[in-house]
Amino acid sequence: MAGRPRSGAERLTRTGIVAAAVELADAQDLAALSMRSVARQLGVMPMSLYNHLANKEELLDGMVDAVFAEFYAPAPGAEWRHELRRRAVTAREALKRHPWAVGLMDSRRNAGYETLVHHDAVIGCLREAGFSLTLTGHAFAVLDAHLYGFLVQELSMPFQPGQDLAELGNQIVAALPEGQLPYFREFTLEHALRPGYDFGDEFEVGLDLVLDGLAQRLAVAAPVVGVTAQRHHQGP
Amino acid sequence: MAGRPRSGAERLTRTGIVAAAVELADAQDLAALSMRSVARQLGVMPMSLYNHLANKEELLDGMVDAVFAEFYAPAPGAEWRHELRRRAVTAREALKRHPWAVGLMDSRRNAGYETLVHHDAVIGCLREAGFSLTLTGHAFAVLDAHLYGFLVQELSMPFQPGQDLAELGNQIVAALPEGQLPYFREFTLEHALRPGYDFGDEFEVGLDLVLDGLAQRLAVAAPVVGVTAQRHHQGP
DNA sequence: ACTCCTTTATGTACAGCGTATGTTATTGAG
DNA sequence: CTCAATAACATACGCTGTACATAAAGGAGT
Repeated sequence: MAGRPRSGAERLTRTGIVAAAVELADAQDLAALSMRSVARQLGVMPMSLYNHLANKEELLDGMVDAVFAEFYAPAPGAEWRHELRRRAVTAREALKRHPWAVGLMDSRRNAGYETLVHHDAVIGCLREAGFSLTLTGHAFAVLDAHLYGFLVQELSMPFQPGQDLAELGNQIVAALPEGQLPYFREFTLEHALRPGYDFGDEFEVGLDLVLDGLAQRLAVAAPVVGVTAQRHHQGP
Repeated sequence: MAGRPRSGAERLTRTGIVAAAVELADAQDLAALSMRSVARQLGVMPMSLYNHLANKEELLDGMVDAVFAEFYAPAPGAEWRHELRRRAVTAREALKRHPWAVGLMDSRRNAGYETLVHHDAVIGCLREAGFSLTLTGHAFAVLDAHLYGFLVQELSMPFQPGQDLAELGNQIVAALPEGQLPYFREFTLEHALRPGYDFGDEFEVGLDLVLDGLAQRLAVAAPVVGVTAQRHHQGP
């Protein structure tokens, strides 16, 4: 009395399974994602998934790859700074839509195809803008570090989506040990918890700092003709 | 026939449990860390742990806090650039000793005490060096983003500890689709897989880029007396 | 149209997980 | 010396990933 391949419904596919898993992890969280819950969502018995995926790790790999596909891919040949800025901003948005993805990345050892395609576009954009291989390596590392690392911080913030900021601030400060952590206390009370402050704004500030640094190093390595040479305190 | 409190052995403590969990996660990985495996390591029944921890989440919180305690805490008042550089380098070393920690951070919503103490030291170092609250916020965000984000990249690299680099390169390139990803291919073959290249070296390159950017913004905001004012293309 | 092979979905089963709940032995304070 | 509090143990439940066996649908070749 075992199974026929999906009576009325369309057949199971690998991409369909991954999409359902992404949806499920978005709606709840990564802890709620099990082979069984994905199967339930698809109206299928758990073991049916294993016809399309070797194991759960492969499902997680596919989910990360699907997120990379949502990043804006910079166009090689276009103005590098604008392209990479837009890429970083859209990538952050995608990673906020899928908050489980960053935590998955560092445990995934095999990059998927969409991931490689995206990396190719980033590298291509840098190379066509005149970045040497060495400087491309620097840029790639520092840009992605800022992207992923900012999200690690952002996601670990103790904010619930609709929480009152002032009330949260009182809770936090009340929990601090009396008379200790003076700098942390000042920074939190006088700055971070003030109405106008939004930690998310720090992303683009830091991004511009990184882009400035790369522009400076590019200028030193490959000065544009017609622009007066600048003196800088550090070579490539 | 139920339990007496540890006949000969010393009693269970919260810090002892956390230490055992850290040891276990280091030796194997986070997937191997279960309440049962920690209890086994301590020669205790699983449920005994719950006398000292509310649940597994609290154990994970404690583990992250224990890792923060290993970072070098910068000294407020000392030369900021040196202090924060040393702090970043030691933090990276600690996070490489405990590769599971970065992946845990973004899901931990409650910072532990050691974590707050460390943040206090970082903020204090910046403030005493003349950073405004605003600039301290920028510096804090961009420095930690680089730290955590670099490790996300570093840990997701497909290297086994003692693997032959050339052989790995052949595998990787062989797996690439023919005639596609030209930029990625060139970058990998002509640069990243070359004998002299070590991705880990990119950490300090990026760190210095970030520190340069912060130094520039500090100089603009609070110029040091006796040094000729510099012209820069961006304000604070 | 009939066969036969491949593919895909199902069903059952197992060891391991986090932890609710209840019980008992030890400890420290009065 | 007593007694409440604490810490360790024991059992049990519903969940997990997935090994393994079975059955039904689809396609190819005749």
